[in-house]
Amino acid sequence: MSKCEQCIVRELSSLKALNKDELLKMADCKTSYVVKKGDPLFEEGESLHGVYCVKDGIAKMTKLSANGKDQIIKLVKKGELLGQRSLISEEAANLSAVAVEDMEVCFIPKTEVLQFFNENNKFSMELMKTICGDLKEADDHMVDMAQKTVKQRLAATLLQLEKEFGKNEDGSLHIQLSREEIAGMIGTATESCIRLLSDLNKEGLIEINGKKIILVDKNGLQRLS
Amino acid sequence: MSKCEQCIVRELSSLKALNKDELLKMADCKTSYVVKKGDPLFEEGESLHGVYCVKDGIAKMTKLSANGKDQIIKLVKKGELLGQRSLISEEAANLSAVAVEDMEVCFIPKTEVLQFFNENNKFSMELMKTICGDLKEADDHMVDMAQKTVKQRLAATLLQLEKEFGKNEDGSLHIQLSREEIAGMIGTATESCIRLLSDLNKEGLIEINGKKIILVDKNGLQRLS
DNA sequence: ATTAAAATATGATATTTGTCATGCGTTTCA
DNA sequence: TGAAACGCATGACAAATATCATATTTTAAT
Repeated sequence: MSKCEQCIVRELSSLKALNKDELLKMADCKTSYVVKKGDPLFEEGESLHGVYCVKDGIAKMTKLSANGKDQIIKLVKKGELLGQRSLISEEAANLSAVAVEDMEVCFIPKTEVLQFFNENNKFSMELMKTICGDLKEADDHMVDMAQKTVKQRLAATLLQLEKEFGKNEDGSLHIQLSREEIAGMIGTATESCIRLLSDLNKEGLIEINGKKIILVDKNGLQRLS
Repeated sequence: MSKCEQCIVRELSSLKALNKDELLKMADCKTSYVVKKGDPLFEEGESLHGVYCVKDGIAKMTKLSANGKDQIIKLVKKGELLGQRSLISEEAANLSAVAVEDMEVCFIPKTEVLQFFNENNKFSMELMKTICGDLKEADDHMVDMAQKTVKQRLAATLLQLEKEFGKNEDGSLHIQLSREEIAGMIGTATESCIRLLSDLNKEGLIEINGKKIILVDKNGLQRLS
C-alpha cells in the first residue's frame, strides 16, 4: 500500500489540508484502482460510500437526458476528487463518472472523509470552496448554454480543453474526445458538432487530423466565443 | 430591533441550526431593509460584506450574458439566504440579486456568519448542504437547457413556479413575472416566449388573462416537459 | 487478414428559434 | 392630459439546428 504522504496529486485537492496523522490514517484505509477507458467509476443514482481521488487520467461526469443523450457536465482530472457533493448531501450520485482515458484512482471511505471534515476545519473549508467553485462554474455554464450559439459554445469548449488539459508536442489537444462526447459537452447533436468542426477547419481557426485537433487561431476562437 | 429568536423564517434556512446565544448575537448586529420591486440587493461583481436573509418577497438571481440579456439562474423566496457562496469563496458576487416583488430582508454581517460557520458544526453542515443542493439543481438545469426544446422548458418552468410559489384563490400563479423575465428563465427570446405561451393557451394547457396565468392541464404540461 | 461494427463526414430537408417590423393597450410622468 | 415609454401580441422572414439518409473511414473482433 503506497503512502499518501508522498503522493503528489494530493497537493492539488482539498486533501492538501490534511496533517501527517490524517494522511497516515488515510493511507491505511484507501484502496487503489485502475479504471479502463470507457469504464464507469459510478453511475447516476448509485449511492456512494466514499470519494475517489484521481491520481491519473480523466473522467467525464455525465447525466442522461430524457431523450437518451449523455450530457457532459464536467471533466475531472488528476488531483481532483469525485463524489464530494453526494457525500455531503447524503444523497445518491446525481451524475455518472466514466473514464475518458485510462485512470488510476484511490477510493477513500466515507467514514474517514467525514471524520476529516468534522475535525479539520481547514479541510472542510477547502472542500466547501471547491464545491462553491463548481457552483459558480455551473451557473456560468448555464448562461452560455442559454445564450450562446452552438458554434460559440464549441469554440469556447475547444479553448477550455486546451487550457485545462494542455496540448501535445505537435500542438494538438492532449485530451481526445469523440465527436459525440464533444457534442455532449456543448449540448448539441453529434452531426451538428461534426459539421461545425468542419466549418472551423475551413475557416482556418482549427486544424483536424482524424481525432487530433489543433487550435490554430486562438484569438479568432476567442473572438467567436 | 426585532428579535431573531422569534422570527419564523429563520427556521427555513441554515440559520435554524443556531443556538439561543447565537440568535441573540445576530439580533444585535443585523439590519433590516425593505427592497422595492425592481431594486437590486446587490450586483454581479460587487463584493459582499455579509448575507441577506429573505423575510418576505421574492428575488431573482441573474447574470448578464454577452448579448445583453439577463439570464435568471434562480428565484429566491422567504426563508432563503442570499450571498452564501460569495462569502465562503471570498469572491465577488457572481450573480445579481433583484427584487421581483417588494421584499423585506435582514442583512447579517460577514464576521458574524463566518464565526457561526467556524464554531457551529451543525450550521456549517446545513450551509454546505444548501450549496450542494444548489449545485445539483444547477447541473440538472443545465441538462434541461442543453437537451430540451424551448417549449418543454417553458412547460417545466410553469410547473415549477406553481410548485414553488403556489397559486392564488382563482388558481393563477402567485408569482407574477413579466414575459421578458420568463424568457430569461428558460433562455429564449421574449417574442418566442410570448408565442409559446399563446400556443399553450390555444392548446388548452394554460389560461392567460393579462399577467395572470392559470395552469389548466398540469398532466399535459408534465407530459410535454 | 477479413469482416463487422463504430466513428466520422456530408447532403437534403424539416423544424425550431431568433430577429425585425408593426400594432395595440397601459402605464408613467412632466 | 397628452406624449412617450413600455409590455404584450402577432406576422413575415431569416438563421440556426435537428433529423434522416447515406457514404467513407477507422477501429475492433474473430
